[in-house]
Amino acid sequence: MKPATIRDVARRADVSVASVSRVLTGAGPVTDATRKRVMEAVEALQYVPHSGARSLSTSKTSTVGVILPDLYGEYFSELIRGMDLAARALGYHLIVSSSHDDAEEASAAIRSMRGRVDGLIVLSPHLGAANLAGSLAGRLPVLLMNAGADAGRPSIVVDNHGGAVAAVEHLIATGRRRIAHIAGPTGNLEAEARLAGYLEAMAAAGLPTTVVDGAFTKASGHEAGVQLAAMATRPDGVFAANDNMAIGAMLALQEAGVRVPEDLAVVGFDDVPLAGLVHPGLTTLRINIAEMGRSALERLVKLIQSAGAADADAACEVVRPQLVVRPSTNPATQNPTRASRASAAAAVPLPEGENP
Amino acid sequence: MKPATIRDVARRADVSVASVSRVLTGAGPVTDATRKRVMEAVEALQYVPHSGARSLSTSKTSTVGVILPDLYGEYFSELIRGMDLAARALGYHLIVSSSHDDAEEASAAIRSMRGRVDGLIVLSPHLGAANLAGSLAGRLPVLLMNAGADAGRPSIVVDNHGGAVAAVEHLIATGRRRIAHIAGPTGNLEAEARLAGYLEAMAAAGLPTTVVDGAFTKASGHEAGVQLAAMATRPDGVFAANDNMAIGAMLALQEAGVRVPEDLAVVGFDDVPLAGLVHPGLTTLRINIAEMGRSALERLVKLIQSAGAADADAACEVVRPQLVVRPSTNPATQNPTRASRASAAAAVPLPEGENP
DNA sequence: GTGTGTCATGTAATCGGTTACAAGGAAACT
DNA sequence: AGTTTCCTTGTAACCGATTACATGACACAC
Repeated sequence: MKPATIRDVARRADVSVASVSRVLTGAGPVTDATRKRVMEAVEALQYVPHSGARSLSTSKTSTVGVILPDLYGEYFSELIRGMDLAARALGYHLIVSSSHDDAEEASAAIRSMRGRVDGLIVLSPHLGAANLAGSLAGRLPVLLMNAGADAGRPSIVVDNHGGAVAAVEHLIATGRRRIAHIAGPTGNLEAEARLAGYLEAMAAAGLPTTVVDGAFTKASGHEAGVQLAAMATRPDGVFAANDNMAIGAMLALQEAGVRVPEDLAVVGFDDVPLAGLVHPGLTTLRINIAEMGRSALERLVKLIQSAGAADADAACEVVRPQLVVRPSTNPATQNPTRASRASAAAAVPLPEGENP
Repeated sequence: MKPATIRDVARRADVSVASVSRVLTGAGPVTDATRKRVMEAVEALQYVPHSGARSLSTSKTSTVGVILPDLYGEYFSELIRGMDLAARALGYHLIVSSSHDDAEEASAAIRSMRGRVDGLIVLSPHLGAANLAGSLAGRLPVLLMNAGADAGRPSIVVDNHGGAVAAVEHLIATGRRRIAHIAGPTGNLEAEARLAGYLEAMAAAGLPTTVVDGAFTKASGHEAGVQLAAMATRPDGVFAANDNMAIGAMLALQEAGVRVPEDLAVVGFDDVPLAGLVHPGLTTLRINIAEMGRSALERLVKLIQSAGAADADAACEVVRPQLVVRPSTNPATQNPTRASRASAAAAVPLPEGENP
């Protein structure tokens, strides 16, 4: 028993398919009598329009694709959440496709989106992917995220450089001088911008630099923390290129008997929900991730709706991270009392739902 | 400049559309000469097949829809990750649609999937949604998750009852007697099953019960923790209906000066990544969430591919959670040394990617 | 030379909608 | 009554692919 088509409905209501379509889409004039007959037939046959077919004739899918390198962790889950929220509100659907680390795979994924989506959001933290998106998507509107300052294409990027400078300046302001950096993976544009910001800010302050390699994972942060703890002249401040590594490093340091923040202050980047919950709470540069996702989707939809109109919204929106100070750098709250801890929690409300 | 269609390619290669289709799909016989000509035309025109059109004629979309109540937090993000992984491997795409708390909205979401997907995975923690899925999806294969033991439909459910019993028995085994329960939201089938398991296990042991209300959020757990700490005869053990609440409660208890696990042991449910990182590490019932997502998707695809064939895989697969003991209930590791904390971390490897 | 089998190719129907255009009917006007 | 106008409805083309079936060419056997 196959699902009913618009022709079945037309036959049953004894009208033409055009009339059924008009009733269902709300476009075009119909008398109340026919409308009623059509609705009854729809009801009786449990008819639901076939969106695939509709897409084909209107060349609109009301769907956007999201191409991600990966889907692990809170960063991307928050991002998707924000996008999904905006998508619902605008009547769009979301196709997610992740785990595209290498360019070849990402290219295939983009290609397979043709005819399935009206536009794409591409997160490409690696070099070259930006070009990819442009060349492969045909005439699909594409919004780039985290792709470095790729001029000439609509994009949203985080001010990684500025954030890193702010992190270092904060550490200096709290009296730290021997400040190390735990870097992200090479080739990742965001990691490189954060490193550059660190180097620049240190140079500006006339301080010597120390860089330890990392890979954006908690494990790599832990490893870096072990190295830092074992150094002859141990740093008294660390700026990690993301929260995950900062948290990993903090654990390693504490295991080695180094007190945070008394002996060594730690700053992360991103403000993932976890950052406010670890002990001590992590000072970090907050990006409102969900909000960024929402904004990205809304912008893409705007691009889609104004497609063709070359009023060229090729702007590169810059999101400026905001410094959130928590006990990991603030000796004033080094032994968090009940009050201070509670207030820290209150200051950083976590998005939460009724998950089991 | 519109993207090229199969007819453009055919014209340019001076063959029929049928031949182009045969070359591109790999089906049907073609000489090397025509294949070459077609490929050249494809290359020259940058042709990419329109998957929407292809779907219409083959009535296959290679896409599955996932209907979620919400997208917050690690539980669902892990679930989606598992599904996405499996989907890629099987050549499927994933449409996610979340935030459907009320039945009406969920029903609309399911309806809008017609013609867009080949099958659906529906997570319906609330009563009635199960029926919904059945009645609304037309003849789409549907896989239910967490919908209670809804016989007669393919589904995957967690053995919440059994897990709850295990949690209580573990607390009893470690010498606790005054064991309270922080319940999940009423109406949520999973929460109710966990509550029932708690009540039953306590009754079996001849112990009195205490139930505090919660809502599966960290905040509600915190509130419950405050209540517990203030009780005249304070419990010496707590089983929370999920990790989020357990963590919230643990924070509240510590703020009130109650030592965990010495004064009071805490057990959660789910084993979200965070559970192994809080202090003290949280004993919990582990569900391999990503794995469950993967398995769900694979099963749905199997359903799709064998559609029609009424060999009726209407089985209800049961996932049994596994007790993971961490310091929150184990006084032996109450002051975690470096070694013990490191081993705890090692025992619970976290999935991690290169997120910024 | 004719018959037959094989195999590559082309033609046209089809999937399930939307919509331009034509046509029909009733109301309103002269 | 005849004509104009407006409004509803129907017919059929179209979106971009797949594919059943028909066709034509060629080789081989008789």
